[in-house]
Amino acid sequence: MTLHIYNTLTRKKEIFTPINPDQIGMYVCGPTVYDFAHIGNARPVIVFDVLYRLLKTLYPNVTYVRNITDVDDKINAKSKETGEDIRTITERTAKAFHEDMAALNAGRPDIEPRATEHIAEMIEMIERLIENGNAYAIDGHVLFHVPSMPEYGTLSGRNMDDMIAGARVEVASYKKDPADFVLWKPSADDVPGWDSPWGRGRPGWHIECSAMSRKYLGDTFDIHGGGHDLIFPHHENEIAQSCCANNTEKYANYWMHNGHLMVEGEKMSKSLGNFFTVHDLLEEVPGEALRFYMLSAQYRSPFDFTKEGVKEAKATLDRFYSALRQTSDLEPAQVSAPDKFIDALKDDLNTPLAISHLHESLSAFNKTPSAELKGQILACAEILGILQQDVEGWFKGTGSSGVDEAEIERMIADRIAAKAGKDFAMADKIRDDLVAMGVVLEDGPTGTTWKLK
RNA sequence: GGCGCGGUGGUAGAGUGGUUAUGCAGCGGAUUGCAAAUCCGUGAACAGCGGUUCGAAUCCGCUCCGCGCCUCCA
Repeated sequence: MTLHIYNTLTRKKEIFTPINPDQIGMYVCGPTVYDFAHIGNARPVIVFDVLYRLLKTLYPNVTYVRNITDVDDKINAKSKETGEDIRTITERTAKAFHEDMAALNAGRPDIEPRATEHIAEMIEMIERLIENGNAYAIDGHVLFHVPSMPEYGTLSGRNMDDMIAGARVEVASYKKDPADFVLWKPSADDVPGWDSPWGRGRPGWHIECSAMSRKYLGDTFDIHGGGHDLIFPHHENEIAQSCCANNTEKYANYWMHNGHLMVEGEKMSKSLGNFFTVHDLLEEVPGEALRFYMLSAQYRSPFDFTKEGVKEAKATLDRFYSALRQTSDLEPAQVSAPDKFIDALKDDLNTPLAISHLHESLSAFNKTPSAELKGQILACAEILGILQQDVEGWFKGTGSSGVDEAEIERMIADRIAAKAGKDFAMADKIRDDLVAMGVVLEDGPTGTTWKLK
């Protein structure tokens, strides 16, 4: 099976045909660094990390670019609110983002450009848009003139008349057309700004992705990804900017958008108190469980994030780790993932189907362990980015759990002695005491093992 | 108002025009001193109404319900 991708541009699943099979290019919209990443931010990171891993098994070179937006009015607002220096906020937040995503086993992209380091490229692109007659400067602003691009609206499937009819926004007086959007805007003295042909100012929201993707991937590249909410206006405007500035027909060939995330059936929002950051969730549950949970639904579906679901995902991973633990002496064969597992992923990243195949492999492995099967399971797990922890560490915690391992081992030894003496009341009491400490025992043919509940 | 997406068993969640998804939970059994883990067996679904078809949960239409986006941050 060849790789198929659902393309938002055509609203169809299509065969993926690279521009150049020897060099795949992929761009994903990254975080605006003003606060901790929430679980909704984590979904595209995880989804496109799996895509990246899959692409690397199919093609020799894949370049994954994900930006960091470190100039934005949300950041400015945060700085004003806390009094903290902007640079301090963005650096700290970017660092936290990296730590949190690493905990989710999401690798770093090949290139992670920052907006503030590409102002010159943005200005240059804006100048070309003016030259080409697609943009105009007025009152220190530069605006993209939407009617100058007849194809505008292709990605989001809307036409200008419909949008204007339903528009619920006030139109700024300096706009030639209500749909025109900002490429550059003036900065007051108390917000970040850069010198430009139009005075001191800062870039609009969309231009950084156009400028940075061009720099690292070229005028036209293979895949552009991001959250579903970015289709309009962000990605629509990126297309307009890039195609008009570069004089190209196509910007990205395949547009992929992950579905939205709900929390306990409701839209995630701070006012509802159901706003989870990855940082906080990692206090309660391993990042791998969050990752595996997210992959239990196909990436385009809406995802209802629940605490119960997280627990279940953790329990499922326990089952996989348990199988590895019981066969710790068995050296896995160096094999690749089975075709039907890979085929599921090649079908627009059907992770739930792929995981179901993984469950089948696990059942077979539990019945009759073999190096071959173990190797297959680990190969699949590597592509999904799971089962990457040390097995004993997974069950016993990372040392911060506050349990005394030596004490546990001593109690287990006592219980074995009690059992040998047929003192089952004592044996059960010890086991109950351990449960009270959060420790669960498993008596196996080779001895007793323990894990944290 | 415009554009778009979705409604599958107790639950999460795939898929296909006619044949077991899978996981969790449930029930029965094996194993165990009792458990845990594991294994075996098992019930259960395709929002509603029409249409196409030999046959539709799968295609088409309508209805109902839920959700997202609608421009520089509501």
